[in-house]
Amino acid sequence: MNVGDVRSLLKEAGLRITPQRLAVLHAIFQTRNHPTADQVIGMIRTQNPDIATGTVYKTLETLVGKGIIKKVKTSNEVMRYDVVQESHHHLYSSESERIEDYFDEELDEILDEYFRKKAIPGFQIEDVKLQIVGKFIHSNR
Amino acid sequence: MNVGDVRSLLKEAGLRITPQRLAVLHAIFQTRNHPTADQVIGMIRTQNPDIATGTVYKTLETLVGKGIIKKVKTSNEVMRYDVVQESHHHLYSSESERIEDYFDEELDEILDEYFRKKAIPGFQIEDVKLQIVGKFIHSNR
DNA sequence: ATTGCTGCAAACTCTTTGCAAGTTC
DNA sequence: GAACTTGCAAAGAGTTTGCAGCAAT
Repeated sequence: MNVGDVRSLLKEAGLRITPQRLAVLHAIFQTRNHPTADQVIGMIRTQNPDIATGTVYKTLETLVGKGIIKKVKTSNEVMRYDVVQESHHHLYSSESERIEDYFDEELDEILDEYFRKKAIPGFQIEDVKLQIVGKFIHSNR
Repeated sequence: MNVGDVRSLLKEAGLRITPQRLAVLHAIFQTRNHPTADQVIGMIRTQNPDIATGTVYKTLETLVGKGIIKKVKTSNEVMRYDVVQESHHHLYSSESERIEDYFDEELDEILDEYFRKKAIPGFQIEDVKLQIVGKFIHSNR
């Protein structure tokens, strides 16, 4: 993600382009590591030592509100942020053969973060998919 | 879970039996609602108004340390606590037909909590299982 | 009697907020 | 110049900690 793309992201979201917002976006796109707010602040301050923590929190919240980034957090942790990404799971009917795709980026982030931290001994994860079993409530007749 | 069981739990964990610990355990076993520390404190105070918040936090931490309860937390939320419970998922080899069971209570709690908060429109969840695809690292020869 | 546990209050971490001053459009 | 954004510092929520006194073994 280059500078132009980042500017477009802001423009398309109807947000003003400020050095602080560019810095926050760059920091998040630069890492594939689900940074915490503190890590984002740390990264930005290597270039721009005067950014205020409150500004970063406000910016992150603004970006989450526009759907540009997502919040993720698991047990015992502080908030983490990352760009949205695709993937899908499956809904299985317990009453019929019906199967539907299920997209849920927030869930994907949680799973990704979870397994990033907690490896399975003797196993190297390549992909995680959910089978969600239950009833389709309407139009199942 | 009755009083005797709760006392045994503490005894087996090598913990002293105190009214505060009994109260915390009863509160958690009483609810199937993944209570927050604050909710636990509230429940206990209906019977025992003088328990200190610090004591409840310490007790919860002690019980987590002994594996009697688990911490769960998702995006944007405070800690929640619940008793441990069983369930299992599957590890699929991407190289062979090997399949193994995978038990992970912490993960189950996260999923449970997640779908408790975020319903899937038009779908009533009965069960959630993970298919984790990857490579078994050793003894696959 | 010894060791562990509780109550209390202070401290800590992470995050949010209010508002004047500064920036972007 | 109008509207939005930042910096700052204070406050807020949730949680942890230190320690003297108390309770369980």
